[in-house]
Amino acid sequence: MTKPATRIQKKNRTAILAAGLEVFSQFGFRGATLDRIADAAGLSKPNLLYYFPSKEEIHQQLLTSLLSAWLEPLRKMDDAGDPIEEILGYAKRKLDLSRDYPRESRLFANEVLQGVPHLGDTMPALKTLVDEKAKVINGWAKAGKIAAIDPHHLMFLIWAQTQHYADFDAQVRAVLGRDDPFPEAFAFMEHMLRRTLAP
Amino acid sequence: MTKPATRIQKKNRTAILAAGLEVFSQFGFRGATLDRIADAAGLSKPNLLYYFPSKEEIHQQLLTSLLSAWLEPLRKMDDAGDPIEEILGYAKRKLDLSRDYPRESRLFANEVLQGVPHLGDTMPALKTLVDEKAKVINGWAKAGKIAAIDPHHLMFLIWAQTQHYADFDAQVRAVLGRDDPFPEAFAFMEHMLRRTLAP
DNA sequence: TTGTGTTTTGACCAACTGGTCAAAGCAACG
DNA sequence: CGTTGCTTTGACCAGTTGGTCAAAACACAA
Repeated sequence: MTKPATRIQKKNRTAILAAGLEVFSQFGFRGATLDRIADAAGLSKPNLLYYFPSKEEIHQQLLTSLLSAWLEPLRKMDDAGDPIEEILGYAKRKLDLSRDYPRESRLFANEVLQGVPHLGDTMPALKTLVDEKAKVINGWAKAGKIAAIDPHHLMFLIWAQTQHYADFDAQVRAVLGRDDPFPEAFAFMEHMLRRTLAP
Repeated sequence: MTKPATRIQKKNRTAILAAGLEVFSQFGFRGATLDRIADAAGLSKPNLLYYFPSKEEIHQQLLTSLLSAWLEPLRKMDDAGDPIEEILGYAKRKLDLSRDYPRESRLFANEVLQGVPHLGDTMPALKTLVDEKAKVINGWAKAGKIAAIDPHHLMFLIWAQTQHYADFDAQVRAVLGRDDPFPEAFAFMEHMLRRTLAP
């Protein structure tokens, strides 16, 4: 009833979202222009606005579809598994995301940097999930399976370190030369987390 | 000869820089407008342009004066001191900066997120300093005073974790509730670093 | 071929952008 | 008082912005 969705519609919608991701992640919401997005999508501006009613709508759709993918690795953390391996697995999956979807990471970083103006209402859901997982980690700590650490700050540590490689890519590359930093990043993160978490 | 610098000039210049810091750090370079900066500085737009020749000049001045302050803590790291305490001291000074100058941190984050378009020529100097300090850390590792770790990735870890509390402040606050995260952040970081660095 | 619904576009708009300029305001000293 | 030099501003400008609209182009089935 509300979804005919022809072949050409699908093609153009995904092209627009891809272009929007490229431009928004590089310039932020205010810095991105419809002209640039339309250009990157290979469409005229009026044609772009035929598929999406406004700039904000493109941005919003990108953010929401991002967010669920972004939280998946955390959801997958299993309270029945081995604590240290579970946390390490989560961190590795997060670093995978930074390596494979750096633009998504930067889109999110832009949004948070500017004070979450477009997904303020999604933050409570994030808090709920994080609090739930924090409880699991707290349980592991109290059972003596990992060190007694603040689970929220552990989460921040993992977020910060993994996203750094995507968000500050320009700086990382400038400091390292031309190398792909990820193989060493994985090894370093494992060393750091194993030691931090050891009971 | 080139610096009369009356009282009123100083006052207005600093007011403009303060306003620019506020606006640029929140919206990024493209997202910031002269009207908004002028408004925040309590001046008219032409008056603002009487003190600075362009938007870019304000931004550039903020960035360069930021950068030197930003690198000071790293410069202070003393290769003659106790290795673990030196690294920990550096990390703490960096976290101090995030707590006391969050807007500066976000200004820098915006710039790096967008690919360092305005301080690309400053990156080699950064690399030089970092490489020099990396050599010191490598020396400590080879002498068995700290664990054998990649010094560059250690640097990234410290940068990521400390700046996270300023740059992702909105997210941190949303997840934690209303708390000031810094006291616990210091304790957590110390735990993590001591364990990561232990020989 | 025609008819119908989808897709694309050129022309246009009001609001905003960074920036200019001449003229006015102002302080202060002689 | 008048003059000199610093400071402030209203009016203005060309280019860009997000967005509209009517008309044209197109796809495709009958």
